[in-house]
Amino acid sequence: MPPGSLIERSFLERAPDLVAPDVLGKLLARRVSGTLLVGRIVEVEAYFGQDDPAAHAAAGPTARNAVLFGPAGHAYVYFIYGMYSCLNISCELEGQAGSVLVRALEPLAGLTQMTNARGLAPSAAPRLLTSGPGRLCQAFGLTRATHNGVDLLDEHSDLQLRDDGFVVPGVVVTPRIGISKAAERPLRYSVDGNPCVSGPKRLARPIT
DNA sequence: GGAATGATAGTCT
DNA sequence: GACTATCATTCCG
Repeated sequence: MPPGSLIERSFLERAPDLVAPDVLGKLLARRVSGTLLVGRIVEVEAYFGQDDPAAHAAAGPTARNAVLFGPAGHAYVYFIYGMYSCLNISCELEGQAGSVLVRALEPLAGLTQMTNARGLAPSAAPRLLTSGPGRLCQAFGLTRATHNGVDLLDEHSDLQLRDDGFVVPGVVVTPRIGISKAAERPLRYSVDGNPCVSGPKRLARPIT
């Protein structure tokens, strides 16, 4: 049984820039073959629908981004750069696009399983397991084929968003990472001082 | 320590 | 045919 309780759907039926800071400190939990994987969300980015040229939903609904236009609380998983997957949590009411990209987790349970999934040595530092959107998907075994469209707020889902009452010490807001359009908008939210947040060096990387 | 670069494939124009 | 909401490695200072 995963820790905490499932999050209310109404919590996510809001604008992504309001959901993003509130989802910091919440838990992502996955049951896989008897093993429980749990990580605390420590870094996210908000993406809107229209009016956000950096969002996948900016050009309207397509086969790939359909989940973003669906009801809140579902997983939008997409394949990127030929090697990695990224996980979003859909926000807003059905028909309205919007999501929160989960960029980093603090691993809490199932570290051995995550280490194996990442192909790392047993001695690897825990922060290497889930500090980055591609990394955390690899650690949790998330792919578009297996998890796109999964309801994160269903007790029967194998991937869930939960709340154990933890309150983050502080939130830092910075520009989003890895995008070329609207890169200046401060929509990246992270837990102040958490070592699992992807490093400040990447934040300073020039956008060309 | 920091910056540049290659790997690699799905999706849309 | 171009473009990614990335990561690990390689180079340079």
